[in-house]
Amino acid sequence: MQKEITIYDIAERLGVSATTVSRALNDNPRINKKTREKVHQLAKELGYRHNTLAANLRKQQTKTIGVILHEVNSYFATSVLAGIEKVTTPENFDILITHSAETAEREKANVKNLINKRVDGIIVSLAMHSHDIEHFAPVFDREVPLVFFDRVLQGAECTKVVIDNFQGGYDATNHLIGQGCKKIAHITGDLDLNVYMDRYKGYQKALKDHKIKLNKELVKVCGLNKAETTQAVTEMLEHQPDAFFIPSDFAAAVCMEILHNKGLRIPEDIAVFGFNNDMLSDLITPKLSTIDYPGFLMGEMAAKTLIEQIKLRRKNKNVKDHTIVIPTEIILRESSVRKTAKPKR
Amino acid sequence: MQKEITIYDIAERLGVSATTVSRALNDNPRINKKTREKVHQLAKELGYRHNTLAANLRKQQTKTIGVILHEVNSYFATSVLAGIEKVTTPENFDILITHSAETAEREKANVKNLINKRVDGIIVSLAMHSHDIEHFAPVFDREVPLVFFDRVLQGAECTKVVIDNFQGGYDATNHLIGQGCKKIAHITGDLDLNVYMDRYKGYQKALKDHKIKLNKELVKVCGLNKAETTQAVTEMLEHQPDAFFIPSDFAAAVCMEILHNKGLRIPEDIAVFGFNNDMLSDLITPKLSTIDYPGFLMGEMAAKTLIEQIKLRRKNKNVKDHTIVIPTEIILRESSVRKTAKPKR
DNA sequence: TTGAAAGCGCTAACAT
DNA sequence: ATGTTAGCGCTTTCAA
Repeated sequence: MQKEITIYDIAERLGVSATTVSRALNDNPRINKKTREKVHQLAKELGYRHNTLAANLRKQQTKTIGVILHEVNSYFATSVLAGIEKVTTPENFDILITHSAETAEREKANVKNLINKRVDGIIVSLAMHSHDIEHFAPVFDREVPLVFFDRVLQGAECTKVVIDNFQGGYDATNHLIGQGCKKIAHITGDLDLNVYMDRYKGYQKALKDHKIKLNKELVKVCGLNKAETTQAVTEMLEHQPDAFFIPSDFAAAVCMEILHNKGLRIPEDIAVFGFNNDMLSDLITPKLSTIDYPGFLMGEMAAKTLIEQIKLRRKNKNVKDHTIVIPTEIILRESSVRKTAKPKR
Repeated sequence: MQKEITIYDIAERLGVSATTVSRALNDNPRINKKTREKVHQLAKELGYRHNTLAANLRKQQTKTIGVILHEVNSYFATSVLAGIEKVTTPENFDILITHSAETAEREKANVKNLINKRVDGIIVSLAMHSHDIEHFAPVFDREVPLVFFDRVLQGAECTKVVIDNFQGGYDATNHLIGQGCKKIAHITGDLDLNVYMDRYKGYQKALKDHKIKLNKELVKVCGLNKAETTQAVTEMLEHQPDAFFIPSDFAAAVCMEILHNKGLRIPEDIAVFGFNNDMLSDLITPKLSTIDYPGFLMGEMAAKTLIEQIKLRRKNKNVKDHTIVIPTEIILRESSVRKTAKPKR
């Protein structure tokens, strides 16, 4: 390959200094318009490319935001990313995406990597098996702005963007009870995670409000993947529940398939309620009732908050931690609505 | 924030040179084991972080691969990313993900950005509306290794990783004909894209092999989103097709919903065939027949090929372009298999 | 409006 | 086994 063109090459040919070229290229108003145009012109001719690396080193900022996701393989993840991008793009921030595959180990490596790359800020959703945030110490020490979203550590003092998981769990359960369900099975994920714990608490509160006693046999924690869900649902059926509240649309869909195969009617025999409002919840038959999880909005809020903090920090102003709670919305569809008057179809 | 620790700080405290520190940190064998340990020790104590920026500037390589996706909001996209990551992570490459939202304009901006960032190589899937690769000129000029995957430009001389879309289209159509279908509607995407064009060609070939005349009224191009698909399907129903071959699982699912609402039975009245083997194809009712699109494998192959090229280039060896074709697999499920006819295959 | 000089933090060729 | 020196390409004081 030919050598890369630098501002010095341009400076030399034009008989000006590199400083002038740099300024002209950055459209600094202190540079004569004519000079500026000449520089731009020649740069284009020579195929000059700005070296972001060198500029960043010098400026001590990268205009890059690191994102650590616990998993990328979901509609939710891509929605969040899209939301983040919506606010970062106009602000000229790049995003460096890493994922921790649900392990604390990879999460730690990602933190280190992002710090080494000198990202200006970090947005993170904790891995399933990340039970403390000690490995974020390098971030706190350096006062690199940090925003947690979705999967956060309860109690930790830091900026967070979450949805109201408690309310979501409450609404779902409350609705099922309203449909006449009394034995509502709850198959959920790791309760160390705020998202599942809060939904579980909402489930409990709704039961309590309706004077239904919590039956621990109807609650089962599993990985919510296909295999584990299948097993959990199969086991649970022995207790003859009249509803499943499974706070993951994918797992709820898996559940529905099993019920189909057993010849059980949804929602007449058993009602099913999911969580997330994933694309698939609207495509399966019957359509799945769920709680809308506004990933795009979360991404947007997280990025917005982070960029604010980055700007404050540049001015050496203090950043105060706060928590942003995004409201959820209950989406009622066929899988849980028992038409008292007319049986469906 | 406190000032960042540099190798000079460590060097000073230890009474050695920065070079020694740099070497020690990189585990260069030329450094005395004791010195090395002392350096590592102090680095840890002081909270030293390697400055990747400075190192990259100096080394003239970034160990970063740029990825340009036409869209990130799909199971396919995340599979590809996962595949790419599987090979880049052990090789210590980072990935910088950008997306073009299907516009040539953003694609162009992304190319520029990645070049400015001095990525070592680029993996790209063309945007829907990118009809030439002129904007990749800066990449070619610099001989930055480049691998196209999935959405590629027919004819262009460059390394590509694609699946056998023609065969997929052929197999799907052939199967439908085998099920007794004679009026197979084909609702597809922009035919300027190799993926849709090749599937269409496969469709045509299968018809021809079975002496069925191509009826252009049964072929309709649209954006394959919910709204456009709904309209296309509704219009198409006026021609009374006995099958839909819609090379996108999502669009096929939308189609199925419409058929449901019209009271048409699948596959008895109308068979439906998708493409991609997305997660949802296995969850909807009836389950959707489709062509498996091995995104993970594509990502893996693309990254592998790219890294090979990057390594060759470092040695100033020549890189020769080639095309890797990944075989597809037909997945037969309920939406297309008529039990009365003949058992599958 | 322009330029000279310094330096961001690191690595590598060339000494010793 | 370790050090000296130079330089990657850019921006930013400070001076003219």
